Amino acid sequence: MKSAQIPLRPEHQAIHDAIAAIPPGRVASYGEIAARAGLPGRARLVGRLLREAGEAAALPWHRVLRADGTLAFAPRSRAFLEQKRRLAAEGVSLRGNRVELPRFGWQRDLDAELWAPPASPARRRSG
DNA sequence: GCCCTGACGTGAA
DNA sequence: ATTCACGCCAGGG
Repeated sequence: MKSAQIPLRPEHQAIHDAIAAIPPGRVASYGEIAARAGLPGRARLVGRLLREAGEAAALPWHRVLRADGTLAFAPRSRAFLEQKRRLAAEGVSLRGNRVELPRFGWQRDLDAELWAPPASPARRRSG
C-alpha cells in the first residue's frame, strides 16, 4: 500500500520524546528541546506541538520555557499561573518572572559533566 | 499561492 | 533592561 495519508511526523515524535524526558524539577527551553530532537532552529515547532497536544498528551509541558528562563505565557494569564504552580510543586521557583536556568536547567547536568574536571587545580580563587 | 500570526532564538542598537 | 529585525516554518484565512 502507498503508506499513510497521514504524514507520520518523526520530528513530532522526537520532540514529544524529548519533552517527556525532562526530569521532574528540571526545565528546558523550546530551542533546547528542538535541538535534542534533532531539529535545531525549530523552537517554534515545539511550541506549536505543545499547543496542539493539550492536556490529553500528558506531557510535562510546564517544564518547557523560553531560553531566557521566562515562561511563554503572559504573566497574568491562566496558563502562566498554572505553569508556575506546577513548577513550584516540583521545587522549581521563579525569581522575578524567570526560572534560574543555571540552577534548574536540564542542560545543567550535561554542563556539569563538561565543566567539572576534578583533576584540574582550577585557578579559581582558593577561598 | 500570498499574507499574517505565533507556547521561539539570537544578535544588534 | 528594552526594542527591533531576522531567521524559522506550520497553520489558518
